[in-house]
Amino acid sequence: MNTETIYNPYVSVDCVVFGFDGEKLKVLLIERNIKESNEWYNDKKLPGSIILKDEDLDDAAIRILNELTGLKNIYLSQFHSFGSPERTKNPRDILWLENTMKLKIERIVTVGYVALIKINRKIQVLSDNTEANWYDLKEVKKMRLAFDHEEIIWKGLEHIRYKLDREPSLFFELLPRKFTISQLRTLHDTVHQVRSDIRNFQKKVAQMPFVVALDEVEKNVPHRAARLYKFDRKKMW
Amino acid sequence: MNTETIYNPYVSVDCVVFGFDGEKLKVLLIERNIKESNEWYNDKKLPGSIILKDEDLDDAAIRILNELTGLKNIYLSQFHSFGSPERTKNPRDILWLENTMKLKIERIVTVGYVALIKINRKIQVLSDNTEANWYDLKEVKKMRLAFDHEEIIWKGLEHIRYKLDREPSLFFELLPRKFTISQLRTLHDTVHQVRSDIRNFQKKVAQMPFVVALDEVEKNVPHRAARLYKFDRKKMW
DNA sequence: TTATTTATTGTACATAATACAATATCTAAA
DNA sequence: TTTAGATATTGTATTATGTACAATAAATAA
Repeated sequence: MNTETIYNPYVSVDCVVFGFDGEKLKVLLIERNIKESNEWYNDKKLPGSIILKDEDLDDAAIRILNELTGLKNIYLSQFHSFGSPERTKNPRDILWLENTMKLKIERIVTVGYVALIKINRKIQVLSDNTEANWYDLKEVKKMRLAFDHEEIIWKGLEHIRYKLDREPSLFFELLPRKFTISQLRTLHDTVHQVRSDIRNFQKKVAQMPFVVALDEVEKNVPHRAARLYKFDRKKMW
Repeated sequence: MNTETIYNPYVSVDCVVFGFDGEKLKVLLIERNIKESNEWYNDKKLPGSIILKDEDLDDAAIRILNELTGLKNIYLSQFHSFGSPERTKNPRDILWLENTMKLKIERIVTVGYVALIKINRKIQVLSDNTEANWYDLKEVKKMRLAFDHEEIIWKGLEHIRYKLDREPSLFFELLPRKFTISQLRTLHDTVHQVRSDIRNFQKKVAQMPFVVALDEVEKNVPHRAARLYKFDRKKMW
């Protein structure tokens, strides 16, 4: 089947996948290799691609993220669309698109999605021979990403700040299954760009019935071990 | 110039324009007349259209809203994109699109925008011989709108609730230039679906330096006239 | 044994949110 | 002119929430 008959090359989705390594927020980027006048050039891009001719946006985001990372069953939500006529005008990006898609490309409007996942989830490329890696948001600032993907990341970050503000239970998507209150606090403070008071934070957590203490503590720490907690969705407000 | 060379028929914008009549929130809809097997059929749609080949999304929303309503300089913000393959499959909608646009139409992904305006602003159609009118949100529930425009309206409503929650100064986009505290309270209560206490509400407003009392009261009311206020953007927090 | 590191916990104070009703001012009708 | 009806205007007491602040406990490493 010809690619032109199944793809809609005017619309794409891009997924901003956030993870938390215990200290910082990270974003999942796909390595991109381009041969430019006989030199190999490496840069990074968001997991994303053009949609199929008869595919809903949400479905496309789920499918494409799965194809590029192997990830399944994750919290994905649309946050903004990007359609600047300039966004698909960089010659390097056009070259890469036409080589990869085997399609003539004009301006592409892309729909941005965010995902929050546990950073230790296994990432495996399925449909492509590319590679995905986690990058600090600080590193991202210094990179030159494909298309307008840097802008998309900042807008996605703004969106998860809003979502995590309204639905604090989403924090647990980013934490390991068993976590300490310190980890939760570091994550909270990172996301909201504050330095909260330890005692007041503990007090607040104590009021959340869905954060339940386990009969277990951290291991292999060179100091007093902290108690571990889990998130119990059934005890949500 | 052929329409195919200037339009991008795969992407559109739709504007959900809200107004407040003193009692209820209203939405601005365009009258649509379709001739179907020799019978004229009338229904309503959102102000919106396909974008130009080389036009940014925000620019398209501003241009199209202006063309269809004459409105200029209004607060417009993107809230969600809609791309269900079913959304452009109703034969009546396809007929109308192809007659209006003189283009073959496949699935269109539309980007939703919201606007908040003073309901007494003059609406005048520029590029088209259609008509725009205000409708109660309750009426909308009973109508059969074009495409998925009803879904877009509800999602837009959800979005302005969020925006008005975070940026209360946006309330003044919906109120007349001179307003009473009662009007502000009715609007607030309508948007947030609550019944606030009059005294506590007055107290809150009194703490807002940008709501300034005028030396003037309502006229032609069959009871004690309320003081008028204005919004002073320079005194914003 | 001591130094070091992080965990854990409570109280006092300030601020914000809420509950609640009597009086004032205007119009319209008697 | 009086009265009824309608909406406007205003304050206080109580409760809930947020904030500031430091001493002790438990573990490891030297």
